[in-house]
Amino acid sequence: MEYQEAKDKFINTWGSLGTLWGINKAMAQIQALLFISTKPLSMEEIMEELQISRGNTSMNLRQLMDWGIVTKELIPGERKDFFTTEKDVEELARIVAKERSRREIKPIIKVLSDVSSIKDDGTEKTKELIKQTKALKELTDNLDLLMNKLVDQKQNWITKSLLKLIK
Amino acid sequence: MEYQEAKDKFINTWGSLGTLWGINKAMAQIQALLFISTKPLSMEEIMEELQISRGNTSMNLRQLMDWGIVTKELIPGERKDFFTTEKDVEELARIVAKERSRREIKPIIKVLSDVSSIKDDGTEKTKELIKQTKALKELTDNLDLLMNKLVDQKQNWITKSLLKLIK
DNA sequence: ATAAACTTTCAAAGATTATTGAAAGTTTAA
DNA sequence: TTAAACTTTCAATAATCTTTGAAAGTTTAT
Repeated sequence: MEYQEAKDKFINTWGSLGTLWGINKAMAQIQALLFISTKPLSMEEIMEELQISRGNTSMNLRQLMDWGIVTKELIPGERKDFFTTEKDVEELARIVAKERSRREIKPIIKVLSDVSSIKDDGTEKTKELIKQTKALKELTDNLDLLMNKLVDQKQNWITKSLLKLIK
Repeated sequence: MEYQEAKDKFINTWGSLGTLWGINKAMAQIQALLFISTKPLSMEEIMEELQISRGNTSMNLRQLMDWGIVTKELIPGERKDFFTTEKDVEELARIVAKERSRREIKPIIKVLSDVSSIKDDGTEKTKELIKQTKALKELTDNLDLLMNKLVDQKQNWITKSLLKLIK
């Protein structure tokens, strides 16, 4: 496999993976492109490489910046904006984990907490709803806590965590 | 909040959560409904409760069964099929984790492995592609391993894992 | 202050994904 | 074997999500 083929395969796979996880294709592909680029890229270059429109590129770069995954780079003497992504995979994983926790997991915990604390009217179905949503709340709470503990170990968090679990 | 409102809120939230994670709404809602039901439900009852068509219900029940989350229950004397979902949240989480690993993570690792092992032609861009995809492969490999180790601890795996990590 | 260079916005169009419903298929009881 | 009860399939339709591109907005150099 040659460079161009490998690059395309990586960008496309990353794009489909994104789709599978509820992240749109263009957004995932832009991130993939920046991730393997040796230098910051301009909007023009991203559009050209991925064959996507200016509007699409602009919107998705904004989203990536909102996630804290992509940053604007100011290049001296250049008029246009240049973009880079976090290059360290562990740091990238940490950002994604923290953001998903904040945006998606926390709100779910809130709903589960509300639903599981309704008044017990003594009927079987109410008891079941309370019991099951309470169990789900506890599971979600603990998984969220676990995930945050994992990524808070900072350097080499994955290796460290694996070692602790093997014992 | 009364029973009906809490139930609807739970089913709807679960549905939107599913959408956000690339799982279709009906599928997530059927699972949610079964999860808080006190008894196995027939297709008729599911259609009625969620206001969805027969075809939709059938297809999504099939998918849930493929995932190993829902099972057919044969009720003596009844002609139709009845359905239940795994009621234990830890077991449910274990099934989901294992299936996602097998269906989604493993194939990604394969692509990353292929892309990262292309011939190094000495150019900077090739070196970067190899370096970054290799790092990503290692991260993904380790996260997958970590996740599998977590869920393989069987009983009370979350609590156990938390304890190990606190030390 | 002007205009060129560049970015953002957003309504319309396009693409993708989910849903319906009726026909075909299957199972069971008699 | 028949037919009623039930489930699955799938082409058509509907709903949703993504992308485009041109106009509006912003920034910077002169």
